[in-house]
Amino acid sequence: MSTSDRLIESTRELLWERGYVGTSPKAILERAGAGQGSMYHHFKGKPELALAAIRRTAEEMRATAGAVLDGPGTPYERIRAYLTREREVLRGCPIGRLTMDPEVIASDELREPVDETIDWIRERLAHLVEEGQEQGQFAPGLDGEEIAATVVATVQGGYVLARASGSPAAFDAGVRGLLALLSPQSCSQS
Amino acid sequence: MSTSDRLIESTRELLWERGYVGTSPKAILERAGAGQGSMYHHFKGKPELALAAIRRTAEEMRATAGAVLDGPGTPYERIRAYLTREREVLRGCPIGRLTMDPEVIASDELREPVDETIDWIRERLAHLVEEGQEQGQFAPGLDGEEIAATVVATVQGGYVLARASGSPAAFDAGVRGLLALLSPQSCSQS
DNA sequence: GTCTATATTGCGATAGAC
DNA sequence: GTCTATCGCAATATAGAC
Repeated sequence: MSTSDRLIESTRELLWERGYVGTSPKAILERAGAGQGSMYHHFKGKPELALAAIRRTAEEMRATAGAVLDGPGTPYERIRAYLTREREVLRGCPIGRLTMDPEVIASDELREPVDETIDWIRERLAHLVEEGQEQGQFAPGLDGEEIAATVVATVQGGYVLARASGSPAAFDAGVRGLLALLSPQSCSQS
Repeated sequence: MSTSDRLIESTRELLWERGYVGTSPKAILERAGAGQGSMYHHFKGKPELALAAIRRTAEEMRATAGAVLDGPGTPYERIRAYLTREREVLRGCPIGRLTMDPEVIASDELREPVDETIDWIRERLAHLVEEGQEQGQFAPGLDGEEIAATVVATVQGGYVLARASGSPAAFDAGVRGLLALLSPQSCSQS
């Protein structure tokens, strides 16, 4: 792995653990085993390095989520697969947590990959809900975009509950509650 | 307002805007219009001041949420009132955002009021769901604790969606989706 | 109680040697 | 390309005058 790659990987880890304001160049360099000069040779500074790191994480997340959303099964099953896929719940969402960072939100450039990723997943889910409606799996009165927002929000909020309580249990409870509400068996189809 | 109060209020604002790692004593002092000496006279340091600020915010949030949850209406209406109460969505949740702060999560003392507050609201909601079930308003197969976790998670995640997109619309969409799924009219009661 | 002065450490970046 | 040295400034805290 090149020095540039090691810098990006270290930054990704630290952004996940500590966010943008909580991550210092020094910490990045120590973790990457590089000196100051390396970093400022490859990147103009902390914002540019963070942007590269965020973009890579966003790409990876799209691939991970996409694999489940495009996987086998009915629309409901694929939404369930998205909700229940393995996660390191107590570490939080490496993309979603960035929305709580004031400097990420203040920078359109840093916020963009975050927004794009979440929006991309939401659109996929909305499409799945509409597909499910065509198959009579979900109530026809539901709004696909709204249900998709609910699904993504439950995941993102699940991280909050889990980290508040120090246990992944609350995340799982929220997901089970949502799946119960979404369950094709629970509603009369008209 | 006393100097000590002004320090706490300034800290509350900054914790909301920037989180714990993003908030410096200097910024607090400037906002409070006080000098270093004042702060270190009233508090041992940043952690103790932050604890006082978080506790006050937690108390306020319990009062705000409690007023809606104990308000008038059926269980469904009160849950809807909680979900749709006025919020400064783009500012995020002053309590929930602290769960993304590494130093808050690392400190049991700082995390405690956060955990307590979220848990308190969740318990209230769970109770409301069970009440609604007794009245035949919600399907009897649902788990009150799980639905309550879903409700709180949707709110917390709604903030994430809104801040990612830079607009409160996504928060509202997620809430509307959840309300549609919860709606007594949408499900057959057995 | 509140102030200013000061100390120490780390942040974020630049310079220039190798 | 990578290193160390250095810079100017902010973070967090202490000391001691008033």
